[in-house]
Amino acid sequence: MEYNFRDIEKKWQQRWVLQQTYRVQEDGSRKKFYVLNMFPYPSGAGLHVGHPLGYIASDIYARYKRLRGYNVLNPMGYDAYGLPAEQYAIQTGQHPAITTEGNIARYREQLDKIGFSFDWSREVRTCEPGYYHWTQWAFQRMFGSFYCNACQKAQPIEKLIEHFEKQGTAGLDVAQTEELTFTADEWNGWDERRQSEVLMNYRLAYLGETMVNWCPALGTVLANDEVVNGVSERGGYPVEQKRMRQWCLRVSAYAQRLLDGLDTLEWSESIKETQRNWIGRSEGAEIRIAVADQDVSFTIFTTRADTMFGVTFFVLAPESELVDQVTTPEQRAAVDEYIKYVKSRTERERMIDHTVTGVFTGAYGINPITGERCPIYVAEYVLAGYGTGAIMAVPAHDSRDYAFAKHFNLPIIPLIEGADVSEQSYDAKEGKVMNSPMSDDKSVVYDGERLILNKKSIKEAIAETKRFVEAHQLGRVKVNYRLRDAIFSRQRYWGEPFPVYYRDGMPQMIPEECLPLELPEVDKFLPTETGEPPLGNAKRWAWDTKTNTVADNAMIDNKTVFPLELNTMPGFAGSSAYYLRYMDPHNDAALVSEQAAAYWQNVDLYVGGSEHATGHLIYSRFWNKFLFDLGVSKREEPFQKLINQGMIQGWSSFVYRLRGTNTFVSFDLLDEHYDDAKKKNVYTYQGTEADPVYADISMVSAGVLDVEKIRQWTPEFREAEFVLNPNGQYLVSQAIEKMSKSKYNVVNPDDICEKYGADTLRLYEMFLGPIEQSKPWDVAGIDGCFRFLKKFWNIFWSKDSLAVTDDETPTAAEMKVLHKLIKKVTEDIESFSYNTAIPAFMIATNELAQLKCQKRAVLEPIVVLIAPFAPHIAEELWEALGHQTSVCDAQWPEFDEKYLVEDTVKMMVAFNGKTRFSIDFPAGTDNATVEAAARNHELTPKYVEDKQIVKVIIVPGRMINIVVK
RNA sequence: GCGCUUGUGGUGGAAUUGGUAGACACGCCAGACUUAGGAUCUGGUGCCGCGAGGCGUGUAAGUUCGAGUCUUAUCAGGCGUACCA
Repeated sequence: MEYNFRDIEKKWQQRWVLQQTYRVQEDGSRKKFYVLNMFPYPSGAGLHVGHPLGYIASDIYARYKRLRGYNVLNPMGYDAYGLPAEQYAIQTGQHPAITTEGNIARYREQLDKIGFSFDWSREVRTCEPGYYHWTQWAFQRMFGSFYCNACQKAQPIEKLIEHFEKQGTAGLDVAQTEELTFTADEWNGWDERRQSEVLMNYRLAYLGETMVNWCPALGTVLANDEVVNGVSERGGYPVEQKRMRQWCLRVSAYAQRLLDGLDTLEWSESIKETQRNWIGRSEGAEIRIAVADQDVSFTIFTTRADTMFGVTFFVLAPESELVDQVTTPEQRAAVDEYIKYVKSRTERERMIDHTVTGVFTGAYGINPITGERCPIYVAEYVLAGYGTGAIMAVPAHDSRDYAFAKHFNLPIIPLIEGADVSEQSYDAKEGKVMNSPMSDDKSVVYDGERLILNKKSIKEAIAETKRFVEAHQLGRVKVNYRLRDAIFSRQRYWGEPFPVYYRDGMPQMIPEECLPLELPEVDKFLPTETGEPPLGNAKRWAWDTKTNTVADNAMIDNKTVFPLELNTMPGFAGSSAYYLRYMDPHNDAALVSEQAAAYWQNVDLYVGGSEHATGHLIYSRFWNKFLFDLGVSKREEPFQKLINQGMIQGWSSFVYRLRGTNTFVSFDLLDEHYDDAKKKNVYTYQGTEADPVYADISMVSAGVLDVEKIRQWTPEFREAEFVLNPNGQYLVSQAIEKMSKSKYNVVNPDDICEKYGADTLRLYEMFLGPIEQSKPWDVAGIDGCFRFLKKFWNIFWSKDSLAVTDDETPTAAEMKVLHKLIKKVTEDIESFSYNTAIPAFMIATNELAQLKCQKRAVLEPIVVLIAPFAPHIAEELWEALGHQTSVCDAQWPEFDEKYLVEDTVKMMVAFNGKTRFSIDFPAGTDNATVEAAARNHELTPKYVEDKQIVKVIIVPGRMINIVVK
């Protein structure tokens, strides 16, 4: 019988749906295993062959765990809110919900063809009210919480209010935007508005006046991880800094827990390291600096407290409020001009161009250790968002300060013995401190003590300075994190609406029982004429506090009917807790029931791209920790093990058009030279420059363009002239790039399924190489996988009937093939080395074909072994073998060592490490026997007979090394 | 700059605690069959050499009887990050 993959795959895909094969329920009698893929954003381009890579890998593991007796949760859903659908809506007027719906349908159709074991009854979509109900709910709970540093946990805001009522800010140790100080009497005297403003300083979800990444082209703000190289991640538009009132999440409160948690996770070292860098913990000191002749002081942050004696100036960030306060009248004009210049620069310009700029404020700061007056500058190299936005500059030991000092001709005082700072600064944290005066008048005495650092190592000097500073109240030891609070507002339509209305300009939460607050209809998806976000176009977007329902905007009276929030939540909101929702997706009383959460706990295996390292994977860890503090999530960390599948890249093809013409020239006829100015290769043909143009890969085969096909493709090619090479061919140039619709290098999995079947596609994607590695898609090897499946199929059949015999006892050789395979496949699945498991199947199949083995006791377990990889063919064979139930409910075969034991052991004999020949020993021969044989020259060829044997090294089953003199 | 990571045939990639480097697949070569096809099957295929043999895991050194694997230095690529004080 022939391997008819089309019929087989169709049949089983239908049957799985009909019999709900992959539906799972909590089952206390079985151990759970939770496998999760990062859910996709359903884009208009559909799936390409790169998407399923991770899905296949996790599906294999899920199926394997199921065969091992686990109750496996393997859900799938859609991250349905996002910019592309909204951009499309702006262009075409089509509602993003409709676009999204269509894209999801296409994704689903493509996914179904590949034969995944997803439990679709648990599907979630972030854009559905039943889902975002819980996104809104979590936001409200964050609004109603603050972070207690002492107990390292989120607490209800009511506790904080109670604290304020009793003792104001005394004894407070909480996460906060800025450190406020007030008494209980002051608090109790404030009106409700003032109190709620103050509480914003502490809430985990708060309205904050912050510098944001504003992207004018997209008309919205972006989070730090959504800005790449100073331009927006989506679309590549310029981004500028702007001060705006935005919803923020106090992610920074969890910085230490986010850092500590990494140590408990089975993630790749590189992702953990990326997150550690992103969190950016640094221990240092904050030191108060008084401004000379003014009643003002400011605080600087430094990790190099030991360099206090090398301070020659101070620098403030241009955005700092202090600039205005300290600037002297004489310098006012110059400072104002500088601030104006800084504001004119985009984020991108500031990142690329590191030329030294800055201006003197006219003021002087007093170094509390030396008592010296040092000038205070403003410069853009100091960032407002980190530390205190002010630094002490030590040009001798910081390269940025050094460049600044050279430019403005400021003094440079070396502090480390042997450091040469004539050409560049000495930044290393190694060496002994000098230039700290022992007793002269260059240092200030506090309570009879001077700071003395001479001869101390840098490490000791830092510790000593910290002690000194704290003991004499000049500042304090401080841990800083680079991690900033997440900006949570987006000026977009297609996102979760905030369940918030405004009374007297202060936000109020709509009652929890009224959630979800559904996204309103608008007639335009663009911002309003007054510059409000798209929700400003909604006619029915007000909150009636009497009826607790949405009301028409016309009814707003600011007494009982109030305007609702016009911003929506960012993309990461919906994806932050979706793994919890899968546990209990239809619950409308809670995000997840106590019982479901207690059973499923957290994700055991999470598979997705490493590009989410500083976005989703931080946000959802934060979100989960918050829910853990509430008791909703049962684990501190959401994703125990993480596998990052590599990207499958595409081969892009280029044809070359002579500039200003419609003539395309074969690549091999072009002259190539490197253009230093443009930093890339330039191609010319008879002196005319030729520009690369993408050509769809379907028109190219082995580097040769199908000219007739490309003429059919788009109008611009129809009339084009093609200059062919002497062989009459048009050659293209090729490059490996990320697979993308715009690069015309997308390979669609449907085409592969159509030609070879899903099982071949699954096998091939795993065979391509290690999962975590990026690699270009190349169909060249796919025939090998297809041939293998055909051979595998054929060992079960002779002519048109099943040839498997039931009663024959397998031979030792046959059992050996089987158990070798069980061992290899089991180990490889456990270690995610699928690319080496597949060759094991190929070898076993060839061996069985050679042995002409058609015995049930051998073949049946092999069907189970291959089921995770190629489920359709496994089901078909399983049924042919007479089973009524799905192969999914079979048992994973157990490996038994005894079948691998050999009668004889082949050992290599080497002299001085050089291999000479192999020799067979009876199995179980001990080392002493072998050694004795070697010493008696029983296994020694003539040419070493006269030499003295120094040593005999025996590696059982492998090697006898005879060391001779 | 810093952090992480990877270097093995024509190609993708194997190689257990250090123990016959190159499994398996693609490609290529030869052959078989053939209704001449992009089907199927068999054999060969790291490099140099007619051969015996020699050389081979980015480069250089080290440890070892023995190194792709361990140590040190160095070079090259990939990813991340970027004025974080």
